[in-house]
Amino acid sequence: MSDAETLLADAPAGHKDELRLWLRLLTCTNLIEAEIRRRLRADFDTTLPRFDLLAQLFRAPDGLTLGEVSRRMMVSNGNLTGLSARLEAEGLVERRALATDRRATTLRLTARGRRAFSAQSTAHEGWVAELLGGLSAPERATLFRLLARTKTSARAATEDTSP
Amino acid sequence: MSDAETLLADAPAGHKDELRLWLRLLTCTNLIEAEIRRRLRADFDTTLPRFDLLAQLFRAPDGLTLGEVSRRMMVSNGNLTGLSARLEAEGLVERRALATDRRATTLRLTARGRRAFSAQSTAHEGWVAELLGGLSAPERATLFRLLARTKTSARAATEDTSP
DNA sequence: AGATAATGTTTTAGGCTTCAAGTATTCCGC
DNA sequence: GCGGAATACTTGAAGCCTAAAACATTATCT
Repeated sequence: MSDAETLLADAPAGHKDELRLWLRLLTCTNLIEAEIRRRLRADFDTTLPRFDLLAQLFRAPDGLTLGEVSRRMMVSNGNLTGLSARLEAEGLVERRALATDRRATTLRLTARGRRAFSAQSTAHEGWVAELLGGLSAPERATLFRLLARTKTSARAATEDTSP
Repeated sequence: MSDAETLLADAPAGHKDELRLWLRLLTCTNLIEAEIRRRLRADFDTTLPRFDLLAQLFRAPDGLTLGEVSRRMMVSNGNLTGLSARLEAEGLVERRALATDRRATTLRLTARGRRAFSAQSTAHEGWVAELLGGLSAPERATLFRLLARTKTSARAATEDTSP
């Protein structure tokens, strides 16, 4: 969340180019994400993690186990324990023991949870369209493609040692 | 930090394009940021917020007030109270009362803080170059330019009501 | 000078996040 | 079917983060 360009003056070797690109990528994402968080709080009194969890469950009418959600959201198990407990307390999510495996718990949206997410999701999509509205369709297409290349590059560098 | 593509199936209206772009932007950034956090912890036993604060102070030999750092890092005041306290406890940062304004505190790197940041900064720059190494120089240039457009677009949508 | 406003920081309450350790249950090899 | 390994989740400690209230100091207005 740091201000971009800050590290540039200190860059020692010859990779300023990549550093500048990374800082701008970070700035863009943080800018948009902060605004989305702000609006989620202002308009729906909720948070991005809550919204993300509802999104996962919305697509799984039969529910998901905590572990499954944890993998899909790429967050730790312990994190989901608290998050789902809060959402259950708010009446948006229901926890039920899994009959076939008594270790596991399934999470499922309540009717109220479905209604809440539908409203939030519609607004969210509009916000994103608004925030990216300054780009033309061709610009968006090029950016999308280059980000795919970026993703591939980062994954390759990340999984170098662990296939 | 949620898995991308998840929200797409639920997208109600006609802005799937922008949503897809946003989710990919988010995925890319999170992927790279997570790897940087992982390496900061593994190689230097530190965190990104600590690193960011050191970076700010490295460029300001005369020190900065908490408020100044807070603005540059785009982070709340209260946050910096704790962060700077931890770094002071580790001996990397020094707090000193400001003579001309007894409300304010200036933060400054210690010699040890400067050494620590230098090492971290060099490594950090290498990591970023490695993670973005899959892109050619022209690709990086185009991406950089499109992200500038994205930043402008997002800022325009953010500051609509508050000039 | 005295009241009031503005500024700089800390505190408080709460949420998000991870890692590591602990508990419960299931699976697997024998 | 029994014992050990693997799996699913929870708990606990610690850090990061915010918003709002409290506190201290400085600036301003009259």
